[in-house]
Amino acid sequence: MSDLHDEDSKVSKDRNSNMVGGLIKGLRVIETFDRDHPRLAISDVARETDMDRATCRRLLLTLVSLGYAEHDGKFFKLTPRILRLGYSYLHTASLPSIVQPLLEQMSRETEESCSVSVLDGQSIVYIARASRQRVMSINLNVGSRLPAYCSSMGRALLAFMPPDQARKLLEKASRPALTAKTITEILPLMAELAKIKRQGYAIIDEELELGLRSIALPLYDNRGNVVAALNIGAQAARVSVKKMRDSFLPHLLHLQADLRQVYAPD
Amino acid sequence: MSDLHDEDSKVSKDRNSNMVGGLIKGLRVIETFDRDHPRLAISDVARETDMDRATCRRLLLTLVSLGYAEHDGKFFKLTPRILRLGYSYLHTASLPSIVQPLLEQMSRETEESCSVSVLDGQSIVYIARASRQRVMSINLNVGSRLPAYCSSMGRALLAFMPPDQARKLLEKASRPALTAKTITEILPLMAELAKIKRQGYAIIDEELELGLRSIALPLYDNRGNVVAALNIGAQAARVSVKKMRDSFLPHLLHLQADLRQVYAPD
DNA sequence: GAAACATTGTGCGTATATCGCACAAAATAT
DNA sequence: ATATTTTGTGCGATATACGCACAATGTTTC
Repeated sequence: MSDLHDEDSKVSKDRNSNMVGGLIKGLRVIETFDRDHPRLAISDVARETDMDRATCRRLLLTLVSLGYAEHDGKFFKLTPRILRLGYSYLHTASLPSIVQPLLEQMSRETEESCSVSVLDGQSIVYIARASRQRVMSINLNVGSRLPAYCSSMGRALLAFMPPDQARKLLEKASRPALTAKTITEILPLMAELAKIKRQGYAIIDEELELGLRSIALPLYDNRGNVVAALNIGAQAARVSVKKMRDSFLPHLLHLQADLRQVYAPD
Repeated sequence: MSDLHDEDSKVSKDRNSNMVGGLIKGLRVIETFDRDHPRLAISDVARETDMDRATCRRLLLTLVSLGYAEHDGKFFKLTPRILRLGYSYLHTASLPSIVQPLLEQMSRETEESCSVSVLDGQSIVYIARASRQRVMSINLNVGSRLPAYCSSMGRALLAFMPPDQARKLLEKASRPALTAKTITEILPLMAELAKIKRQGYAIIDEELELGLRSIALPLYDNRGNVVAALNIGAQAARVSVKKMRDSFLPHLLHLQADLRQVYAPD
């Protein structure tokens, strides 16, 4: 049930012989572990990945031997060491460590949760976050993913890319109506993106989850490229759309301007 | 310069033929990217990993083809998609999502940064964190690592395992004196662990970084196993050791007791 | 408790995919 | 312009990963 909105998973294509099959399969095994499958037996993995049991066994034993997984005789589960892999990205990307403290400051000032995310396929991925209290049913954190088409940061990122490219991404994604307010059709979405680009920010009003509003805008590097999105989320009962615009938007704009000066990727 | 304190990296051992070499090498390539090496050319990777250039090239191209890395013709860098790998752990482990909101509440009450971590080798790994403002020179976040021997959570975790096991870990780790106060010798460390076990909590007073104090204790599941450590960190100038004991410890004990009731792993 | 079923560990022959060298081409440095 | 490093690629040899099949163990069902 992981709505990750994958792109075309061309796995056995690209037979340029420049692919290492063992790595492809191993990574697939790692991703087989998710919230709904925390502990997996060999045959579970074989079923999920559609690979031979012997192959899966070898891959799993390899992970165990390297310390990325553990095995209690029956089930396999990942160990915290696997965080090294994901965290290599956060360490190599300079943006997360630059924005994290700024995010925490903004979160203190506004008393709401603030986040930064980037696009990966049709999903946004949180790369920094300063949270106040849970306003959503799910618990968001660095590494969490949300669909781009109905999240404020996703909208902001889509709005500031070439429209045909955004349209392609939207068309590829499955776009369930998560609430009654969710915009799901391509044309209204494209119109909304145009509006966002015009006004410079995106507001999501209970489209992602009932009771949740958020406002987002793009972040630029010092060369003018959009590199991420920044947002503030709050409970709809407590914060009106007007307040988001009047009170939160200035904070966002301020941080946006600050970052534009200092951030030079790579 | 990544002080990760690895254990014996038996890579080419375990020739039980139940290992998949391609996966081993691929993961090694991923971990080659770190803060000091955000962008790597093929021959850089070959040099770092001590593998053939052709092999590294195949592995890197595999990662690119799967979307985990990108290539600008010269350099390779990881993409946010790689976060999927690491964060599969956070999603599969139930503890992080349970403690995160509790942590944020405790952080609001104490107005200090609160964290939960687990042991991985001779390092602790942050699996949940609610931060207030930067008190340390480095920016800590979920996935960050610190040496166990001189961090409060590391001490707490070591203290509540069998002493000979803790001793082995300590002996294996390199234990630089990060400040003048750092305890580095085995015997004093073991004595400190015994004291921590007796009193139920660990206090680190500027052993990890000048100006930083922290207090930690172990977290149990409902079967009585130590599953993680919980801490509060603060600036030494602002918070005395006495205040940590008198004012912070009750909060920690309270959360420890709460969690003991509810947490049943797997 | 026995029988039916599912899962695991392992051995093995085969085919293929991975390896690492070596050479040519390109890029970078001197 | 020359020297040096880096990259792309072909290729042949080897070993490696594969997937079947069988035995052993574990789990459900009646």
